[in-house]
Amino acid sequence: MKEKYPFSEIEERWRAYWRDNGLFAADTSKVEAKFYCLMMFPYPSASLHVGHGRNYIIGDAVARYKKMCGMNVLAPMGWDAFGLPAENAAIKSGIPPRESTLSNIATMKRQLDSWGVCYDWDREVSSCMPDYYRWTQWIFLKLHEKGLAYRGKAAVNWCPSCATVLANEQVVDGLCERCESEVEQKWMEQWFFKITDYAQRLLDDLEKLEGWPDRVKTMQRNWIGRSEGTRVDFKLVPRNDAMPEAQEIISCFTTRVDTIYGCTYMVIAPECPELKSMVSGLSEEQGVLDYVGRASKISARDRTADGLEKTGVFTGRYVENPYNGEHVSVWVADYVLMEYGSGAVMAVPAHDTRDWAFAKKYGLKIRISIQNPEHGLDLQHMVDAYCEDGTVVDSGPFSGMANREAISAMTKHATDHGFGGAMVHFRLRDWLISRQRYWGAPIPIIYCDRCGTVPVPESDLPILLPENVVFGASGESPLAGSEEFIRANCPKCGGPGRRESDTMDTFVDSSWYFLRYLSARDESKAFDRETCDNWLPVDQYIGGIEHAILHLMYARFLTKVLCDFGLIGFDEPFAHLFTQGMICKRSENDGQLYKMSKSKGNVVSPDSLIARYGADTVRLYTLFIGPPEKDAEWNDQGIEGASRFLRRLWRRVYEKRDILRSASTVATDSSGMGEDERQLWRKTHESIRNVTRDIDSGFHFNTAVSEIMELMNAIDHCDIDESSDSLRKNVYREAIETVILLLSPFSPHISEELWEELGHEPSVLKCRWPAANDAAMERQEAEIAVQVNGKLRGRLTVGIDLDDKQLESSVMAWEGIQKYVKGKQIRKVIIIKNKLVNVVVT
RNA sequence: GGGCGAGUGGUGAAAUUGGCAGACACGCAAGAUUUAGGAUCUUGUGCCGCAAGGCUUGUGGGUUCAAGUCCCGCCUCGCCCA
Repeated sequence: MKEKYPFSEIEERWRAYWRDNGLFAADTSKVEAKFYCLMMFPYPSASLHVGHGRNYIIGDAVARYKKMCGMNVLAPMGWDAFGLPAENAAIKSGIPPRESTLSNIATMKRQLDSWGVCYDWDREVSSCMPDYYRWTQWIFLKLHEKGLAYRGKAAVNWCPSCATVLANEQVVDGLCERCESEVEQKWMEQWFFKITDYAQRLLDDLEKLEGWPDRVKTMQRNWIGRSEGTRVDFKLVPRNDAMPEAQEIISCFTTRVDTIYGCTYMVIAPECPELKSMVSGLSEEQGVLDYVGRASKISARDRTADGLEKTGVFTGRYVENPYNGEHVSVWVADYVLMEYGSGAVMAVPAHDTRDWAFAKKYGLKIRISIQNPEHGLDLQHMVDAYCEDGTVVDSGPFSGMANREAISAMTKHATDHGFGGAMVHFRLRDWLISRQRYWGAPIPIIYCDRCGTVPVPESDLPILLPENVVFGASGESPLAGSEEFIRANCPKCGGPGRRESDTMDTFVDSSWYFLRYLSARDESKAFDRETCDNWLPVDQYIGGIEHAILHLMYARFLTKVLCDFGLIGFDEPFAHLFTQGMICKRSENDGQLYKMSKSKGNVVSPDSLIARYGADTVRLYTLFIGPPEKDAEWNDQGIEGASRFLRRLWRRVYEKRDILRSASTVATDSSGMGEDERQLWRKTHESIRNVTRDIDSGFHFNTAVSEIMELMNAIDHCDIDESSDSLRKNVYREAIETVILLLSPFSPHISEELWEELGHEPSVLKCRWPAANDAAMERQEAEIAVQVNGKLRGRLTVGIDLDDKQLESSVMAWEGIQKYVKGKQIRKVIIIKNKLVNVVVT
């Protein structure tokens, strides 16, 4: 054994040992005590930083802990390997995405290995490999077959810089999630998955997910955005020129139908497809078209921003309010978005803030239809819309009702008269999966002039990405420009056809990878139903909070779809979810705290830290840095503490190796122990209890690590040498071994090494997680806090479990309290057994 | 604007959920040892005060024998939704 902690030597050795002995190979044919421990698979960007590491280190600690608890653990890893950055790099540098991706994967795999993070690599999957995306395409075909994949025209988010369409989820504050360019609105034909069919179930089943953080469930609930309201059909008043037209009705969704008698105009979104025909030939036509052109250039963010002044123009058309027969003007305005509802809203300026602002600006009529029951509203004195509850007024037969009652009465009225009715509206839109990009799974569709849109037969999968393509800066997808790829025969008629050149959103790839791990090498099917049914849902899913909505909702959706198809027997993929916080670091430039990212230039690479301190130290510090669900600030100095701790542990074992080896392991009872030994023995078992509780009750690794440090401090307070009696040596040895075992999920290499040094067979992974001994934790005494009027006035050591009377008399007899109670009247004595006595005096 | 979460020493943070605030670390200071220290060990370290003592969990109220923890108001930050 070396005197100085030779971390790089031992770390290499134990990594080889785990690999060679297949300690992380899972046997999925056995179901008993199964534990599927899944970490979100990463996008293979150039290299990992310590922020990424947190995810894998937490997952690895969980996997190792569960193994020691006797579970049959499956911990696989793979690569979310399709995506824009690789393609952007290809445009810049000419390196094909496949090449750069594979080389990045090799780098990251080496980094994971150097962290000592272990996976069952025989199950590795890469979403960019044909043996994987073949099945992504197969899943597309399944959805297509059942009508859940469809092609439709839609106002879409277009990122001019990425030259592609984005899903709503990829637009953050009106900016492209990836490149932060302003997103424009465009009208295009795209492929969609019909996730809206599952909106209600995605919402309802959140209830089932007891192992998920409430925060994430709330976010999903908001995103799905269910609201109950009323559909009202407004008849379009026929135009004066009596031109025939297709459009006769404009439907609105409203949650406040009770205000409809206050409706003084209607607003439709600039993207509304019927708008053009509605205004054609009218004197207002040019003005409307000009306005639409201008509005489309304003980003969605600005259009919905609170501060920005709303604009709009009159269309020249009117609709009839079916409740009172009134004709109100139709406006087109930018504050209504096509994506929300039907793209048309009834405007009630008196009772809606945005309508109020718009009506004030354009001098439109405002009419009160809900009265504030406390102090009457009148238009002269109103400074803003009144959005609260109240009494319905000036509303025909509904006048006088409480507005909440009026909602149901008025909705019933619409149903009875056939111009609307109760309606549930979801904010969630269908999932736009088309990407005009090369580096993704090609959508397996062929367009034939004769047969139309024809799915590629399953037997023709995979549709391979061509390798000899040109990556230009033009923005056009290399696939669209590849004759070799585009040209295809129609699978139905054999005639000439064109392949779909769009690829799928990478969120499709990541929506089912957890199924593939169970049979990663199976060439005959996407996944094996029986194994999946046995092993899923995932027992513990670990990943970043940034995926709270997108990835997790898509994966839930696809799981439900596959379940409905009868392909799997469960409809939620992840039983327990843990979302760890991000690692941040202060920027050198402005001193602000940012999430670690290359673009902010504040990344810390694990490589140099591991070279300098060893992986065990980096792991220990990463876990110690703070509560894992919270964001944490990386501090290069902080790692010293972890480093010192491991060196100290090493040194203790080194110094005492001969004594330790000759000691026997377990102390069984406290008879014959001196005070020092008794305390260390107790601390040993309290540490076992506390560390176990910390891990089980929500992965509190930070406090688990500090508990182990406390145990180490206690060990140093009960030092031994050759002359110590054997009981003391035994207690000491048990304490040291406990440190090693408790530490092993966190800092596994040093634990393995020291465990072996103490004469045990490797590996610690095969040891049972230690159990706390109640006898060791028994106490004979309790230290009581003594308070007078709630102020701490001293501490008193008394026998354990004294009853209230005994405790009170011990405290009152204690001289330390005399000066506070002398001459005062004792009103009350509060006694908390074994903890505290509070004497209340006046 | 609405919803959720957070705010504790110079720093990262603990606090068995109403019962001794600041565990465990970092940093700093003094000392020991060393040719040397980015090694190791010891001691100290919330603030004010020479001291006795007093004060202290963003802020102001409240409930309670007792509040970081519960209730009400305000300020700041983060996330989600408008």
